[in-house]
Amino acid sequence: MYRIGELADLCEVKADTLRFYEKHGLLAPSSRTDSGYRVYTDADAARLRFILRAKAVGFTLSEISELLSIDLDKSNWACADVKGMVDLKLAQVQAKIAELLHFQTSLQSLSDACCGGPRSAEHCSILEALESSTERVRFEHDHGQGSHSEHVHIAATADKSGD
Amino acid sequence: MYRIGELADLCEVKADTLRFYEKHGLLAPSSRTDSGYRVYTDADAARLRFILRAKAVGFTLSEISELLSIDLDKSNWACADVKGMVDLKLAQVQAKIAELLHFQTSLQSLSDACCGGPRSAEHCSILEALESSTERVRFEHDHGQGSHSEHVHIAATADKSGD
DNA sequence: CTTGACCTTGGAGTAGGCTCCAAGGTTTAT
DNA sequence: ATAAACCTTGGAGCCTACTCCAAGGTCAAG
Repeated sequence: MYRIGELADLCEVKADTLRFYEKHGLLAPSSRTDSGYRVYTDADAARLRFILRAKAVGFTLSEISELLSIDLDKSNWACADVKGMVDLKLAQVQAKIAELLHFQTSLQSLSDACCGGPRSAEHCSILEALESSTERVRFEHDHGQGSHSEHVHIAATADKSGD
Repeated sequence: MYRIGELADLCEVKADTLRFYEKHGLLAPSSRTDSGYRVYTDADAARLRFILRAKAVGFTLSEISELLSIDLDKSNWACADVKGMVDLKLAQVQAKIAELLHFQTSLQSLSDACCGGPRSAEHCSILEALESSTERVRFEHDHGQGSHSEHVHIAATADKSGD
């Protein structure tokens, strides 16, 4: 039996977070003391750990809600249902990774194209690229032999494929 | 000269978005008609494109705000400043990618461990992993070689370093 | 002169996940 | 007995980037 602060410490979350989870139907204490203090059991603690593990693999709280209710009613669900949720989340995560890799590539190009020196940014190739990515990036400090085609292209397409 | 809807169409955003940018100091129309309609010039359109390109590499609107003010006052900034912003963003993006790769790995393990069949989820290895993949998973990264097929470890990275 | 497409404003709502606050009640240690 | 440390509640605030709404004004075509 734990009071809210004890369970919070145990699982390294804040008491506020447990109240928040309760408000959102994820985790309610099994009982209360006469004075109204929340009392959590080991089963409650196990449920909290379920929540935290699901968070640790990327599920949102509402998805975790769903997982919890499946978990409490396993016999009415198939493995396929559960795996479906995991695979869907996996696809979402991969889509997000792809987007960020795109960012990474563009940012790396910008960074590489910039001298990074202490001189005025008046000819900064990063700013020039942002001003008009189709325009050539000029290098005032260009000593580059064979430094060909220093264009930084920014794929400026807001490609928000369906959510 | 464009009215708000024209500029919006031109740049594939919504008129609401342009009003939102205005409210937040990113892009104001150069003038208004007598009746109060916003009138955007080509320079305004260029500024909008700057914003969209910066968004396309992952900058937030407040960072874009900063970039825009640097862009208008280039001589008082150094390349190093601009590059610093890019490199910081790059680091943030990479940190996020790392987190998502963790998610991906865990989700893939979960998915692989599950039969995905139509039978009851009563022995679903995904649910079992979430219920108790851990009496020892806490903040432990996957440095094992023993990737046994039946036990799925969830690397619980509550690893919110440096925000 | 009416219709319809466009524009104006302020403000509310969405998602996601907390985090903090005030004003008070309870428990525990000294 | 009293102070410290805990607990209660409801509700506000934060962050990001929009998105939508209502009630009304403007403009071009027929």
